[in-house]
Amino acid sequence: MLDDEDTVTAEGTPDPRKAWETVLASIEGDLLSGRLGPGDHLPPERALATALGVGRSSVREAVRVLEVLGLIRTQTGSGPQSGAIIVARPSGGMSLLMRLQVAARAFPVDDVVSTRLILEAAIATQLASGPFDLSPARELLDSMDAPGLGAADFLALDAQFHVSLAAASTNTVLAAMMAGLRDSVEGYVLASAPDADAWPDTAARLRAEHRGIVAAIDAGDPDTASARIRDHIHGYYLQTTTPKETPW
Amino acid sequence: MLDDEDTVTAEGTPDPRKAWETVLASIEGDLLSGRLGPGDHLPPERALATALGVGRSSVREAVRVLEVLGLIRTQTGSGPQSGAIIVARPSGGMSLLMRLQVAARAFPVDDVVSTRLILEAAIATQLASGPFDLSPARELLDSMDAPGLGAADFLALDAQFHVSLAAASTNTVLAAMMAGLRDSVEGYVLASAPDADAWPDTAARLRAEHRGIVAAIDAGDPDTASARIRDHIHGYYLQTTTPKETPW
DNA sequence: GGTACGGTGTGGTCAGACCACATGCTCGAC
DNA sequence: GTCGAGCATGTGGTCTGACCACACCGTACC
Repeated sequence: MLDDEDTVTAEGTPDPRKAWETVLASIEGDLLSGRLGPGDHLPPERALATALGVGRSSVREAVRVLEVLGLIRTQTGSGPQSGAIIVARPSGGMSLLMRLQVAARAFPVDDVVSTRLILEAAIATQLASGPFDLSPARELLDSMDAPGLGAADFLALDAQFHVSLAAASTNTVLAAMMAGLRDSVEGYVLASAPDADAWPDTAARLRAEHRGIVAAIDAGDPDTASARIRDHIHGYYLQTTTPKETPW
Repeated sequence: MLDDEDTVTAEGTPDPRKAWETVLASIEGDLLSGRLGPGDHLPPERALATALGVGRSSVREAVRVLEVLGLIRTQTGSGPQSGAIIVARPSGGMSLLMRLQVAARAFPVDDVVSTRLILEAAIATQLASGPFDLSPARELLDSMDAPGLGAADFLALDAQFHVSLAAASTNTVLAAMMAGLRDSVEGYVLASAPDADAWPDTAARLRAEHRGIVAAIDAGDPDTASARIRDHIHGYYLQTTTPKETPW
C-alpha cells in the first residue's frame, strides 16, 4: 500500500530524509505559510500519519520534538483543549537545551555566566534608556524582603527577578535566552549557596544590589545600571566559585 | 538507579511522568553524574528500553529529542561509529529552536535582530579587549572579496563571518546563540536581498564595514568596534525592511 | 430540568515485526 | 599464507496494530 506512493510517485528517489524529518518539515512549512498559527490545533496524529504517508510513531517523534522545543502543548482526552495546540513558549525549550548542553560539558558554566552578564548588562542599558514596565520586577523585590526566607526560596525569587528584567525589555528572544541561561545553571547555583551562617549577610547584600539596579534604571542612567548589573552578577559568581582567572 | 518497573512496585504511585521523560531524565542524570560524557555511546535503544522498563518507542522519542537538541548523533549499522554518540553540538538545536519559534510567530524578527545586535556588539567589545584568534574571520573576509560573487553566496559567507566572530570570543554559548539567531532569520535575509542592480554597491559597502570592524578590533578599540558592529547590522536591517519605529 | 452513563476521539504506550546499513568474521579460492 | 566474497550480527529507522487513560458530549433515564 505504501510502496511507491511517497514523494515522487514515478521516480525512484526513495526520499533520503527520515520520516520524522518529513513530518517536522511539513509542520514548519505550514507555520511559515500561515496555514498554522498560535492557538491552532495540529491534526490528530493518526490523520497526520496517513496524510504524510508515514507511520504514527514517526509523527510522534516529530510532535515530541515540537513539544520539548516549546512550540506545542499536548493533552489527552477530547474536546477543544485536547490534542496538540500551538502555543510557542520558547523558554522551556531554551532551558532544556542549555541545561543538557551544560550537562554534556559542551557549555562551560563560565561561558553561561559571562553570556548572562553580557545579556543582562545590555538589558539594563536598554531599560534605563526608555519607559518600560518594571512593576513585576518590583513586586519580586518586595517578595524578597520577606523575613526568614531560606536561601533556596530567595534564590528562586532572585532568578525570577532577573528573568523579569529581561521580560520587561519586551524582547521575547532576550527573555527566553535569559530564562534558559538561568535554568541551565540552577543546579550549580543552589549547590553553591552559602551556608546558613553567612546567608543573612549575603541576602542583605543581594537585596541592596537589586534595589540599586532598579534605582539606576529609574534614574535613566544606563551606564550605572549596566555597571551595577555587572558587579552584581560577577560579584556573586566570584564569591561562590573558586576564582581561577576572572572570566572575561 | 531507581528501582526499575514502574517505580514503586508495591505502592500505588503509577509514575506520573511520561515514559519518554523518564528516559530523558535518566540520560540527563548519567550526564550530570559523569557516567556519560562526550564521545560515549548511549546504550542501544532496545537495551535502554528494557533497562528502564519502557517501550522502545518511548526511548526513541527521548533519543530524537537529544538528537535535535544537538546532544547526540545517531548512525545505523554496526561498529564503533554506529549507534547514538554524545557529540554536544549546540548550534544545530539552537538554530532549530529559534527558526521554529520565528515561524510560529513567538519570536518577532525585530527581536531577533535586536538581540543579535546586542550580542555582536558585546562580542566586538570583548574581542577588541584582548588577544583572540581572528584568522578564520579574516579568511572569510578574503573569500568575500572574490569578484562576481552572487548575493546568496556573499550573504552565506557574511553569515559565517559573523558567526566566526562569535566563535573567536571562545565563548561557546555566545557562538551557539549567534548561529541560532542567524539561521532563524536566514530565510528573511535571503528574501530581502537587494536585486542585481543595487547589489554591487551594497556588497562593496558591506565589505568595507567588515574590514572596518576587524580593524577596530585589531586596534584594540572596543568602543569603535562595538559602534561599527551596531551600525553595520542596524544599517543593513533598516535598508532591507520597511522602517517603522527603529527597534530598540 | 437535571443527572448519570456510555460512546467517541484524542494522546500515551507497548509489542512485534521488518528493513537498511555498517561492520567484522568465516571460509573458500588461489 | 593471503586475499576476497559472502554471510552473521547488531544497530538505528519504520510501520502496524493493539491497548490504555482520559476528557468531552450526547443521550437516556430519573
